[in-house]
This record gives sequence, C-alpha cells and structure tokens, in this order.
Amino acid sequence: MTDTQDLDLRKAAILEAVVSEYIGTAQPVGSHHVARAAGINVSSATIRSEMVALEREGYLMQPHTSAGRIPTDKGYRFFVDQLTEPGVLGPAQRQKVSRFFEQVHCEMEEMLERTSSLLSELTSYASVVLPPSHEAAVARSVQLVGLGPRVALLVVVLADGAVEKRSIDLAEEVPEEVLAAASARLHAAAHSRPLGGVTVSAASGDPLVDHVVSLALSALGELASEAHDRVFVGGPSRLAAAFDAVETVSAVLATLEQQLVVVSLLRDVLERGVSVVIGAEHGYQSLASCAVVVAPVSVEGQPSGAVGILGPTRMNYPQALAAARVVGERLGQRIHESFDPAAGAAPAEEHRPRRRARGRR
Amino acid sequence: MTDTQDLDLRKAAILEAVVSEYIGTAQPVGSHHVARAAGINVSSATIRSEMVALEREGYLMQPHTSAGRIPTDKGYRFFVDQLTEPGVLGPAQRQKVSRFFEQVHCEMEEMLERTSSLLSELTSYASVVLPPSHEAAVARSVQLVGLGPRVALLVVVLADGAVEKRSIDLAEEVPEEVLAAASARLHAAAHSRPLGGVTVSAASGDPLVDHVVSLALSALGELASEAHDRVFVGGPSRLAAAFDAVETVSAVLATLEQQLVVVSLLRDVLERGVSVVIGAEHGYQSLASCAVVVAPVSVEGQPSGAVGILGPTRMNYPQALAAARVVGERLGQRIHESFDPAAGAAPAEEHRPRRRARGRR
DNA sequence: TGCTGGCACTCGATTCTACCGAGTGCCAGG
DNA sequence: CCTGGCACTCGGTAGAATCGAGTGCCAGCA
Repeated sequence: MTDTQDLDLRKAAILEAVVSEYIGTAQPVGSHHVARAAGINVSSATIRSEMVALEREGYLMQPHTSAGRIPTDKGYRFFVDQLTEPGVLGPAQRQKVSRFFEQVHCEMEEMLERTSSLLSELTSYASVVLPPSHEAAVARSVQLVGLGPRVALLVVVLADGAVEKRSIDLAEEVPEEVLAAASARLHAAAHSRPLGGVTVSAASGDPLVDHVVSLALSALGELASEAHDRVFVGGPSRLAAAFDAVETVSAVLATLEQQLVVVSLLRDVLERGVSVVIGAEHGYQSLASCAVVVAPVSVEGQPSGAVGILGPTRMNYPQALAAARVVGERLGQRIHESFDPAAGAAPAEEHRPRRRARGRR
Repeated sequence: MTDTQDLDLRKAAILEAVVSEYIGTAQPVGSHHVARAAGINVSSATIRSEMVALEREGYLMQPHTSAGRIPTDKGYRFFVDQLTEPGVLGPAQRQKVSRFFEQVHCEMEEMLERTSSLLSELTSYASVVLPPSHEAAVARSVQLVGLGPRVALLVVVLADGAVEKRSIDLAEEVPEEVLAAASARLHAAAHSRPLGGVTVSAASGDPLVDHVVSLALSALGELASEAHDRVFVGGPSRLAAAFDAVETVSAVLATLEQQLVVVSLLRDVLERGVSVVIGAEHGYQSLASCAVVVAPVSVEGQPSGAVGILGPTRMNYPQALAAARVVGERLGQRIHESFDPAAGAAPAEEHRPRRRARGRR
C-alpha cells in the first residue's frame, strides 16, 4: 500500500488545493481551478494526469465521469495530518472565547452546557462536551435528606464540585433523628474517600440506623460504578445547515440523541490520542458522513474530559482544530480555577501548536 | 367575522375530511377524494362549491389554482376544537407508557429527560418537558461544602427532590470549622422555608461566620429568584423527518436551543388554559410552521409543570393530545409517588420495594 | 523525459416542448 | 338544491436539444 507520508510535493499541493476548494465550495473541483490556485505553476493537463494518480491511490474520487474530483476520507486524512497546521482563531473569535471564560460564573453543568454552545457558535458546527470524569474523585460531603415518609435522598458532593444524588426507598418510616445519625456516619466514612471505597466499620447501637446506612452504601456503590454517561450537545441546528440531505440530518441527530454512542466515540478517540476522526474511521455507520475534531480537557495536567466538534467531512479542519484546542484548554483552566480562584491570576500563556495531529486508522 | 361554531354540518364534515386526509398524506386534497370519504354522500361538484365557501371563510387554501385544498391554521383550529376528541392511545402505546412509569426509577432530572424521549417515541414528533417549578418549594436541607481554599459550594435540597447548587467565592481562606458553623446556621434558618424568605436573625459570635453566612444568603437569594428555565427536549431528530425543508428544520431547532423561548411559550400556553397552539397563534415567527400540544403535569392537584409535543401543523392531533395527557398525568402521579411510595399502591399492582439497577450498556 | 496545448468525448445540468391528469369553476338540466 | 358535464388551469413528468465544465489522450516542444 502506498504510504501517505510520501506523496510527491506536487501531488500534495494538488491534493491540498482540491481539499481547500472543496471545503469552501462543496463543488467537485476541476483541474482548471487547481491550476489557477496559488503555488501551482503547471498546466491543467499536468494536473489532470496527477489527479488520475491521486484517484488511483485513493485520495480523490469522481462523482461521475466528466466531473471534477472530490476528496475521499483518505484525502481528508492526508490533508489533516500532513498539509495543515492547527491554525489560529481570528481575533474576533479569540476575543469571544476570552470574554466567555471571563464572564462565565456558574456551576459545572451549566458551564459545560454553555461551553458547547460557545464551540458551536465559533465553528458553525455542532459540538459535544464530555464532562470531566470523576471516577477517581473523592467525596467532599455525603448527606441523607428526608423527602417523604419513606424516601430519602442521598446527596454526594464531589471534590470537583459535581453533585450526585440518588433517592432511596426506605421501605419503612424512619424518623428524622435516625436519618441524621445515618447521615453523620456516612459522612464520616466517606469524606475524602473515593466513592467506590467507602465502608462503614463498626455497627452503631441502633439496628435501624445500620439498616439505613447499608441501604445508602449500596446506593453509593451504584453511583460510583455507574459510568456517568452524560454529554452536552451544542448547536444541533447547525447540522441542518451543514448537510443538505434531510435524512442525513435526521440520522446524525438520532445518533446524537443516544448519548452513549457519542460518549464511547469520544472516549475511544481520546484514548487513541487522535484529534480528528473522519468519515467511517470510527465504526459508526450513521456518522459516516461526519468528521469529529476532538481536544482533551485537562485539569492540572490530568486529562479528564473532552470537547468535540461534529461537522460534515468537508469541514474547516484548521479552524475546528484551533477552536477545539483553545476551548478545551481554557475550559480545563477554568475548571481548575473554580477550586482555587488564586490560580486564575496567572495569565493564560499564549497557546502554540505543540504537536501535529497524528494517528491514522 | 364568521364564527367558528356554526359551520354547516356538511361544511364541517368536508373540512374534517380534508384535514384528516391532509394529515395523512401531506398532499393537497381534491374534491373527489373528499367525495369518496366516509360519511359524505354528495357529489364532487357540490363539494367543490362548499370548498369555495370554506376557502372564502379562511378554513382552506389552495397552493395554486387547479390544485386541491389544504387546511389553514384556522382550519386546523376548527378541526381540533370542534371536530375531534382527544382520542385514545393504542394498546401498544398504552403499554409502553405503563411499562415506562413502572420501570423508571431515578432522579427527577433523568426522569424528565427520559419522559421527553418517551413522548417523542410515542408520537414521532419532538417533545418538550417543562420541569415542575419549585417556586414555592421549601428547602429540606441547606449545606455549605468546602471545595477549595477559597471556594465553597452551597447545596440546597428542595422538598421535591431537586438539588440546586451554587459556588461561592469566599475571597479569603476560611477554615473548615467556620464553614461548618455557617452551614449549620444556614440550615437551621432555611429548613422548611421557601427559598425566598430565608433570613438569619441574630449574629453569631464570630464575624467570619457572619460574613460567610451573608455571602451564602445572597447566593440563596439569587438561586430563588433565578427562574430555573430549563426545559428537556426530546427527539429533535424527529423534526428532521417531519419537515422536509431543511431550513425549516434548522430554524425550529435553533429556536428549541433557546430554552427561554420554549419555556415562555409553554408557560403562556398553560396560563391560557389551552392545550393546542397552531402555527402563528403564539407570537414566535420561527415556529410558525409548527403546532404545539401541551398538557399540564399536576402533582397532587397542583399544576406544576408541563409536557408538550412539537410537530408540524399537520400533526396527528388526536394522538398527540392523548399522548400528552396520559404522559402528563402519569408523570405527575409518579412524581408524587416518589415522595411517598405508599401513595403509589396502584390498583392491581402488588407493591414491592423494588430497586432496579439502572445498568446501562 | 516531462510539460503543454489541443482535441475529441462524456455526461450532468439546464432549457424547452409536449402532454398528461388531477383539479377547478361554471352551467344547464333533473 | 344537487348533479353530471365541460372547458380550462397548471404543476409534474418525460423526452429532446443544448451547454459547458471537465476528462483522457496525444503529438510536439524544451
């Protein structure tokens, strides 16, 4: 198999021209257009023969004879990996991001929700935000609150500010004092422990308290094990604009509704250390006409969440990459700050592209 | 203005036929089709002349000369108000609803989220669920949890099981004990009070405690006043299927993204005691091609939230009305039960404390 | 050898025409 | 007052003609 790395300089230039033009116009690109593009000084005839080669090698394809070429997924892949730097945001967008992160002052959930809106505004594509996982997060507080005669709510505050809750059927009436006692025992046992590893050592005097505690403990266990598969989707309406086939829109939206799919896609991508997934590179049929650009959200160096941009395969990759990285980074900082406002005093250092997108299928 | 009430019996029958047919086929309906419809025993010529009248009176319109008629908003309105009963769900759907509400066992938010999915599955339209307002809800618990050196989280548990939170910048370092003291004072002051009316009477000995308390109180006030304008949208992908113009889809989705608009629309509709809004009857331009079917969610007789179905104006009103009502009612019951499981001793249902693991995937 | 201009050819898109048929409005007769 | 009949309208479809952007190939030139 011909290796991507060594395409002719000229072939690469031609491929780049085709991809750029196609991203802009969504029309198949002919040899004449390429010839006119900057940095290419050969005639259209030469370009045609090169294009034949590029097509043979799988970078381009023709919708039909006597039409121009459009990039294949492989073509986009080469473009992203070899031909393009992450790019920078325009000053207006950069300002928008800064303004956003200065102004935003709210709880995690809402912040993530609004971050996803920001991303989709910046890029005009749909966006997804994967919340920081609090797998390893320790509990700051555990509390039982009575809601009704036989119902209590277990409220857990984690160190990252997230609040998890779960209602518990008590099966019999439990007086306030018992609830309070159980709550105190739980809190003592769970404080500063990771959710999974909470045990309560000694039995108290009261068997009812013990019963409640054990109910709460199992609920706690469930909370810990349950992958918190929420994902925030921003700007789904942009999808309708990005695709023109209404059934494509429908299919993609339907996939987005299944949070699970999106979450595992993002996790997968992150794990492989990749930042762009194009077309069918992931296994999901329904997203075959999409590309996803992902950037990690790191809190104090620990990668813990992700932001992603979801658009058509002919999306503006440099811009999307830039937006995802900047927003991901700023979001990480912002989350960090929210525990220690002083940390936010340090000016955000200028972001420079450290690494090119890597990873192929 | 001709009053809606008194359309000819025959005119009404014709209108009904046109609306039904159009809802089914999305094609303009001609006089022949109407003549063939059940319950109409006049010739197409007669129907034509009646249709002319109906058109003059604003119930029907022609997309162009020599095409059939399609209903206007006014036509739909008459159909909904005079010609149709809410209808009943099919046995399969009814069972789906029952199964859902038996199985669902989770926190408010997730339940609402999943209810909206249920609704959109039942109807194949998009759905919205307006959470029960907890304007008047009293606090069951108020707590301050330290998150970082200068940051605390105010966690409020309301009587309806909702958990509200807000982080507080303390501006200086506050030791755990102070936080605990403040937390205790707040809890005592706020317990069983509506969020708005919390005051702390006497000053404690410690000025730092007082400071923290006052910070927390103002945060509490903000929480109370802030209209909690969240709305759960289900099945946006169904919209893409319901409309065929991609820009309509885009516009409607964009409107749905602005939670605010949807919330005030629903509130408005509820307030007017209406259950169906058709086309431009509400003021929102971007939803002019939609109809909304709304049903209240009452908890113990108190109307406190709403469910809605959002589809094209040519939606299946009887089915949508039935679905909205049933789901709204069951949701209200379910919410009520979640405070007092005994209340849910549904007829012919053995009640066992059941604890279903919500294992996903 | 490799690039170029030229040329014949392909084929989707556009335009034009004809035509079909569903649907209308109108009217005379039962 | 209803009905069948009739002339008319006009969107949608089908086929033919045309256009033009684009291709592959090739001979000739640096």
